[in-house]
Order: sequence, then structure tokens, then C-alpha cells
Amino acid sequence: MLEQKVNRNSHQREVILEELRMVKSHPTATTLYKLVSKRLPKISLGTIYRNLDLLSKRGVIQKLEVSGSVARYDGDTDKHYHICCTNCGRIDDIYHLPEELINIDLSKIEGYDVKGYHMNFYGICSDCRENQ
Amino acid sequence: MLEQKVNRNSHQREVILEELRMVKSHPTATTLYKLVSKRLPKISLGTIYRNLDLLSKRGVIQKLEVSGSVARYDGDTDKHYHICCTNCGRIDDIYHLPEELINIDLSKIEGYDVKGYHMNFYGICSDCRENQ
DNA sequence: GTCCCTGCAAACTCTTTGCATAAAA
DNA sequence: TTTTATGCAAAGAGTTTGCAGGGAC
Repeated sequence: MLEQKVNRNSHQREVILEELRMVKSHPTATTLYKLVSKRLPKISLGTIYRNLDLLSKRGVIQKLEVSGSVARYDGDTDKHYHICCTNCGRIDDIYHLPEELINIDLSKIEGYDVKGYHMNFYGICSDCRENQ
Repeated sequence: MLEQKVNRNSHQREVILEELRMVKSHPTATTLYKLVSKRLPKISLGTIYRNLDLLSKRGVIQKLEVSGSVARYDGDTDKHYHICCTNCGRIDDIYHLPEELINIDLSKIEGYDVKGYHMNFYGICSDCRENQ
């Protein structure tokens, strides 16, 4: 995972990146704002959004390509998939997937110059299965 | 494709459904609102949203599971995939996909009771390739 | 007549942006 | 000193909702 240099090394940006990398929960901007606020009580939501945008555009972090009204972010840029619990909304990582998925022949889709695909799984997480 | 009965047969709902089924463009609520307005000039956006929500909850139409800030709807509920042009934003249907994709072994994802997955392709459409 | 649905407008949520100030280099 | 980034607050976009009146059955 190569680290790209960002323009200026603001303290806020460092803390945002640290906190995002510290959690495995693919937080929303607001959730991350609450986490960061514990260390930087004066930070604003706007700064969170501006930095998440900047960092994801530079490939330092990842903005998840999932449907839904709220954007979610991931500090892990290694290739992996996500699975979302349709009951509680939590999102977990999937690192290992059946091999055949990785080698899809994208040339067969007519008209388009296909660049790639986004794939997300959904189901019921173990916590939700137990609590009912 | 079984048609489910909806509560009351309002004229607005019928027209919304007709117009949605008439286009292949996976419109947003606002786009559909403009289409429907030609036939029902007094209809409101709220009615569009309420009916799209009702119809998709009943499986009569489909709310697309694509990332992005605007919801898109599809009058075709047959199993198919979508490909989105990253340049102009248009969304096209994909009906034929390599066979191996259809038979993914979902049991291998730990912890979850996996119900399914959403998959969306992206690339450059032929129109955009020509116009540059 | 009953109850669902509509049009309208206001409210809400998430995100972006303008501006004056503060911080990095 | 120069330029970028921040905090704040207001604005924007998309969507939802409360309410009174209208339409389906």
C-alpha cells in the first residue's frame, strides 16, 4: 500500500486518518467526527468531509461504493469486499472470495469499455441471528 | 414476473408505473416526475417518491442498489445487472453475464447468513468514447 | 361513509461551500 | 510571507412527512 503525499500536513488530517485506520467499522463522516472530536474538540464536520474527500481522491483511503444515503469510508485500501447486515447495517470485510470471481471476463459486455465492477454482499450478521 | 396488487388503484400510481416501464433509462425520482408531469401536470414530487417507495417495497419495480447520492428506479424486475458510465452517468442493462458468476458459493463467508449480493459494473459507454 | 392517497409546503438528513482567521512551510 | 487548511455557519441537494382536502371503493 503506497502512501501518497498530501498537500500540507495538517494536524487535523493526521488525526482523521489515524482514527479511520484504527476502526474496522467503515464509519460515516458523522461517526468519524465523533471519534476525532474526542482528540480535537474544536474540529468541524466540514473539515472531516473535506479531508475524507481529499484522502480518498488520492487513494490514501477508500470511499465505499455501497448503496444507501450515507457515505462510508475505509482506511484499508487493500483489495477486499464488503458484506452488509440488512438488519443492523454493520459492514464487515471479506478478504477471501471464491477464485472464479476474481477472473471475470469483462470483455463480453457490449458497447462499453468496461473498467471494473463493484460487488457487495448482504445478509444477517451473527450478532443479529443470536439476538432474536 | 408476478404483479402484486397495490392497495388502492390511484390514477397517479398507474401513470407512474406506466412511464417507468416505458423508459429504459433507470430514471431518478425527479426525472420521472418530469415525465409524469406531462400527463399529470398537477402531480407532486412527494407523490412520486411515495409511490416509488410503495411499488419497490412490493416488488413491482426495483430500486437500484448503486452507490451515489441519487436513487434510481427500474421498471424491469427480471434478474439482470447494470453498468454505469463513469463519464456521463448513464446506466444500461446487462442481461447476459459469464456463467460462473451466477453460481457463487456464498456459504464461504464467515459469520454471516448470506442472502445475496449486488454487483454493478462501470466503464465508458460507446457514446462517450466517440465524442472525444 | 370510510379510509387511503394526493398536493402542498415545511422539515430533515447528508454534504458542500463562502468567508475570515489560523496554521504550515 | 505565502498559501493552504480550518471553523463556523449558511446554503444545497435529495428525500421524507404532516396536514387538510379529494378520490377510490
